[in-house]
Amino acid sequence: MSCVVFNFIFAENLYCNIMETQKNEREIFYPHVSVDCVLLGTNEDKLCVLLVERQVAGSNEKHYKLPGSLIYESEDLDMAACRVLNEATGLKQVALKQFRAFGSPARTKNKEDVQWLENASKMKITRIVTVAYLALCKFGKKMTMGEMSDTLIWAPVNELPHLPFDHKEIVEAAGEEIRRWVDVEPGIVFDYLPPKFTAYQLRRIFEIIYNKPIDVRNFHKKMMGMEYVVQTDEVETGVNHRAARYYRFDKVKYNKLHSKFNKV
Amino acid sequence: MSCVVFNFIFAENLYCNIMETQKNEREIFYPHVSVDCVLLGTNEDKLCVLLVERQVAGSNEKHYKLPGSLIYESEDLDMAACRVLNEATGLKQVALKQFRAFGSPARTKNKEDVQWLENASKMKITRIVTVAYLALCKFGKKMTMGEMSDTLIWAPVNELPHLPFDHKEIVEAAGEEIRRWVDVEPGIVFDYLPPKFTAYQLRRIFEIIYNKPIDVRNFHKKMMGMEYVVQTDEVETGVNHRAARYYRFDKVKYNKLHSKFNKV
DNA sequence: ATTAGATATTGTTTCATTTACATTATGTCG
DNA sequence: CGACATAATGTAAATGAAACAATATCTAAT
Repeated sequence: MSCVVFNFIFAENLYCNIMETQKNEREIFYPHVSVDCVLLGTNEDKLCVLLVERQVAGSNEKHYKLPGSLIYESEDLDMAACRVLNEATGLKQVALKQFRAFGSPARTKNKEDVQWLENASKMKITRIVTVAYLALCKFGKKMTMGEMSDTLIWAPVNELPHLPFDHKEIVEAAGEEIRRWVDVEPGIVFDYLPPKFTAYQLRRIFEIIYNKPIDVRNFHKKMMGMEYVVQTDEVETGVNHRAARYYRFDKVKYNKLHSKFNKV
Repeated sequence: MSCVVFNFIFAENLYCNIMETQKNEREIFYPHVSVDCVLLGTNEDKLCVLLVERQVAGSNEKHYKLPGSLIYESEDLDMAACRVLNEATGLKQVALKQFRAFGSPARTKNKEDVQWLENASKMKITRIVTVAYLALCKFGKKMTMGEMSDTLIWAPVNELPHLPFDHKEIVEAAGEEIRRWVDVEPGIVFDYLPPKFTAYQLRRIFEIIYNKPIDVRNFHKKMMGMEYVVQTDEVETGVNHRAARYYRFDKVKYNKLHSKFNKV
């Protein structure tokens, strides 16, 4: 089911660059370290990412970026990512996973981006190494605006507005990462669904994440094989056709099955 | 075949800590950023990691650590990892892959470790965020000692000596990561083998990486299915039993097949 | 020359998983 | 009650994974 590409490099490719590095460039410096969160959600037919509005001096267009922040002295990377997400959205219970560090010096090559960040942070910025996190939540979940009170939008990952730094690359990497994540931890998809959901809804989530159609009957069989997806007695109401049955996610069962599976 | 656990967290678990953070601790600071390389190799029956000796003042025991370095201003993370590996071992052609950032403030909680690093780097160290890389090479490959001229040892990953910081945790994470990597990029295992190898050798590599026995006949079938593993006319010599056939890895064929596979 | 010893090589069956594919069921609405 | 909209469901074929043992080829010892 998964068909992914890992990123790897051969030292040889970079060897020339290393040799060309001047000794005097080999000085220790103090980069900033930040975390950025790619919060993914699914609307009816697209994978979307949550972006926060940023104010750009002298521009009345809207500008957006990933929620992110420099890390604080007392927090580790995971905590920083949780904080960022909480400050931006008010959300607390969000599945969150570190997936890659981005640290190219070229990240700060765009002067506008750097200027904006220096204004926002009141600091001289030369270079930032950022650790990217992937997070999932139900699309359109009511956000109780965190302390940042930024304006939020959901943007389809395939139709991103202009983003600063390498945020676009980060979102793309996240789009690949989520498939790997779902492969090993399928339970996370239920973060995208309400407590009661139909087979159709669950199938759509998989279709959107894997970006390909899934056969209805085969999917139904597979779903029936998931012991942690349990039937309820309720059905859809207010639809002008046969009502679909509601199912729910049994987290306890899932954790039992899954911890067993993982430990074998 | 793969049976792995991804690391993820729920923000809720950390929320209390966030709330307890004092405002005055929320100050920006300047952590150092380093890369550490976990270079894995296989001897006859164990997965081993390359460690470099480090001098600890006032101790005549031998101390080891992962090859690593603070990053330089002009290099990105990948380049830094290549440089570290090259300086430590002289190797150039090594498959290398970033796999996780480690950034807990607790990394520098051990005073001895910090003191050693401050002596070695001539800098005041408060906190280091490190980006860990996984690399593969043939065990015992002749290392033309890089500029560091450190003394190197191969240590079985299950029998590590004491290591500074969280290097032990990093090695353990690398041990899991390599299986994921091999799952999607099986070609990397040939970095562990000489140009001509027997079916037995190839099978042993997989057994060691996955840490479980593999059926001889099933493996042979699977190997025959790998078009990029091609028979040669040569056989083992100097053995007192039926000589095994030598095979070789056809990298060109592999790349063709694999890029096709990945793009579908 | 024959045999014992060592490891290499190879095929079949079973089982589980994946894929492809179309009809019947149940509700609303006019 | 007929049109229509979507829900629910089973079967057969193909593919992939796992279990399992006998024969082949070489060396060395007699």
